[in-house]
Amino acid sequence: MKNFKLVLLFGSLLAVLAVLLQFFEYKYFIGRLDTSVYTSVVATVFTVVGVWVGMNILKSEKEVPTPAPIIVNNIVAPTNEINEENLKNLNLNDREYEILQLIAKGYSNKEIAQTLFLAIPTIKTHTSNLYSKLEVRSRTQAVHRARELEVL
Amino acid sequence: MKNFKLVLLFGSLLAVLAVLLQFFEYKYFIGRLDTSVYTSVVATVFTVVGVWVGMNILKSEKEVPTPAPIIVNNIVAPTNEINEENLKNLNLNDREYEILQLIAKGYSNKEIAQTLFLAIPTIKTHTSNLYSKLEVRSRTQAVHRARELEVL
DNA sequence: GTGGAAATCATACTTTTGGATGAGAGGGAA
DNA sequence: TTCCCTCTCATCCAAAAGTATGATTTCCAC
Repeated sequence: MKNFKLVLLFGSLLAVLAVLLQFFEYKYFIGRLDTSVYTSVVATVFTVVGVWVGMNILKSEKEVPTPAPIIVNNIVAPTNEINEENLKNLNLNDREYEILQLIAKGYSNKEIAQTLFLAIPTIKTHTSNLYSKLEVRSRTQAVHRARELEVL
Repeated sequence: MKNFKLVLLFGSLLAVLAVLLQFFEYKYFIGRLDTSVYTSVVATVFTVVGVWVGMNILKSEKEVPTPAPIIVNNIVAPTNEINEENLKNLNLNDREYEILQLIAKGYSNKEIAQTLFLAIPTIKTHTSNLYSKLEVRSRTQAVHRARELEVL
């Protein structure tokens, strides 16, 4: 249940907002604020929240789209196509593969942790396991090996 | 999209709760229903809009660095070609480029030093300068950047 | 020959990685 | 329910990487 926290986070946030909503409404009826101002505030706040939620939804589960191989005149272009068989044989779990991709993009452990909403020790555990499976001892080696195996 | 449903479910639940809350309040403040419902609708709509916007922001962000495949005579050229112009603009000297290649192969500083018959501090100096020119701060970032620029 | 640029190496320091090990929480199967 | 597996997080330690600064050598141009 890796998303449990995420969902909980969203939920808490929404709950807080609901309370805020009530509060603002209260102020509205006491202080007689301008309706348009009130509406604007609500709309803005919820838009911002929505943007944040939307980005996090996508970020948390963007599975890597396997690019379709480009074939022209029966010639398959080497478009960094993923070798599914090698990838399968590596037996990487979702987290490991996810982290591998971030490593390949030059992310530090700290950045990976922030991106995936995980603690740094967790990242280290995953990277260690990843290195075992790839039979390497460092992130640059991991990237190199992954490219050799055409899984990136 | 397995989490999407979850989040959606949770969101819906909260929305329902919010509505119930509004209704409950209505019992005690007749005439307030109009604004309450209105507010809920506004909040919901703008949250949805926000989510949509957020997801689209990320989606558009993702499709940046896809280099256009080179097509000559209807044959897609292998994209592993080195972009000589970029390489030239980087202004790397021989050592730096040499070291960049070794880094990309997963070599440690020690291994690079042994390979090139240099001292480790020398390697560090070169890598530092290399990072400056590539505008990065680590070897994995350097490799990533170099691939972006097609100089590897 | 002198100035200056480039390459080499050093020293000292901080940050990041990697390795080893254990523990706790949650989900799924018997 | 209980057991097991996966994912998560923690701590401690060692190694590697990165930063900053300066010294030296070489070599080329003036």
